Amino acid sequence: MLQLNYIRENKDEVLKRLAIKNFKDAETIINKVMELDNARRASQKEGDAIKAEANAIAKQIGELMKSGKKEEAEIQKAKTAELKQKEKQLDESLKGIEDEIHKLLVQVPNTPSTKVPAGKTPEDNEVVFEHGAKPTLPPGSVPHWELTTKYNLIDFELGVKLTGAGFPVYKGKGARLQRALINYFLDKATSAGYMEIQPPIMVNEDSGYGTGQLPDKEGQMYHVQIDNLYLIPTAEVPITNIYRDVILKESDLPIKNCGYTPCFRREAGSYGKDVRGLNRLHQFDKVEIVQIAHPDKSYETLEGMREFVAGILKELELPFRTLKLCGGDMSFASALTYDMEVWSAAQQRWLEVSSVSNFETFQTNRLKCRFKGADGKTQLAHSLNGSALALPRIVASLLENNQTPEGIKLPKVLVPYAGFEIIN
RNA sequence: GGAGAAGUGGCAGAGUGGUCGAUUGCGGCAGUCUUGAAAACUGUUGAGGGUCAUACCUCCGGGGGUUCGAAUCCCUCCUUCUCCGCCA
Repeated sequence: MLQLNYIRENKDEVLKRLAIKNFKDAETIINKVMELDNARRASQKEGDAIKAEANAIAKQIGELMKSGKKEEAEIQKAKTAELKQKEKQLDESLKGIEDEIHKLLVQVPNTPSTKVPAGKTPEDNEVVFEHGAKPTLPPGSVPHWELTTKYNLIDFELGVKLTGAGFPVYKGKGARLQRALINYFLDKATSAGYMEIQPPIMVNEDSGYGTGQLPDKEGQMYHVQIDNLYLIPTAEVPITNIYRDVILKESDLPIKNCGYTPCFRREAGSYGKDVRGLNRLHQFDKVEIVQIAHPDKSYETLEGMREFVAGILKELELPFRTLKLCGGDMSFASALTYDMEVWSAAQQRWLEVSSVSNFETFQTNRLKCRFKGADGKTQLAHSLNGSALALPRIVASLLENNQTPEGIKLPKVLVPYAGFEIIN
């Protein structure tokens, strides 16, 4: 959520930036917000004045009662009836205005950073880095959903029986590979200074709200209605919410956390080849990295996170590229996002395996995650996160890219974790 | 799940209807002293709104109510603790 004061003071700049995100109703909404904000402040002033008067009278009554002047106290009491009524009215109208502002404000996406390229569709994303050669597969090579069956690694049909589509069952070396990847990713992150967190995988409404899944994206999460809890779509939600309503010390920054969790996504409305095999699932595993950074350092931090993820992909010997997302393809909350895509050799397409973003103060404003600076003032910190990494598409490309007539060869770095070199 | 008790500032802990945004201690910060540190002493130290700046307003687990006035009384929800039950 954008900061009201920031919008008020930088309205033109905000509108200009929102245009890069192709946010259509920006001007209408922002103007309305500013109008309401003026009303809010006027209403607040008026209400405060009445409350001040009522407080003063109450104080007088107290003094009169103490000195035994009951009759005078009664006279004063009579005066408060009208004030009380007005006070109630103004409180209600103020609350109404604030709710309305809030309702509008949550519809406004984050302003993109100045580094974000203009553009509307994924084709307008900027390739900033590319690494590794696309392998030429031996004849007879097949996509991962055939390999998983051939080597009995993942049973999609069994998942349907147990739960439904998009809930695969990993078996044997397939299961072991999951465990290997999770441990490998966590080891990489912890040795890069991220503290490992094992959070709950269900969160309450406040947390869903804090990271922006609620109120608008409610339908994308599984909701346990009897207890009003949500299954997390990513570890970002519980981990970032650790810092909700927290005032940090400047010396605490940057905070670096990582965590492995299963992730649950309803993904209503997707179809076709995009969802085949491991390409898109309702439940999948992911290691997430989260940082809370000083506003002056957050873009440095973002680059560091991008490098970190790239380092993992290099070790996994997967061809990948890094995209800087254009305004139109960025997520609602992000100020700058890099997507990392690995080459899926059998599908002949790029698969997104990581998304690394700086949210600046967009999340922390909602979260009220602040720090006390050297000047003693509290200000909002910046929040960032990235996948490091999501497993399914990594598995898909590992299987596809490394298939040989003898079997699927694991990259060296995974062998100690998996306990085997080849799947055959 | 049943019965009881409790939730106050970073922490501990007073406050049970009036000038309390809150005594005090610890911690933090600044200063004095010291070559430096520690100790001791002095001062300072919650958040949000509002204002050019003051003033002023709101917040004592969340929400609602009673009252001229609520940290204090009532209702409700949440959380924690104790006992019982169940249990990986």
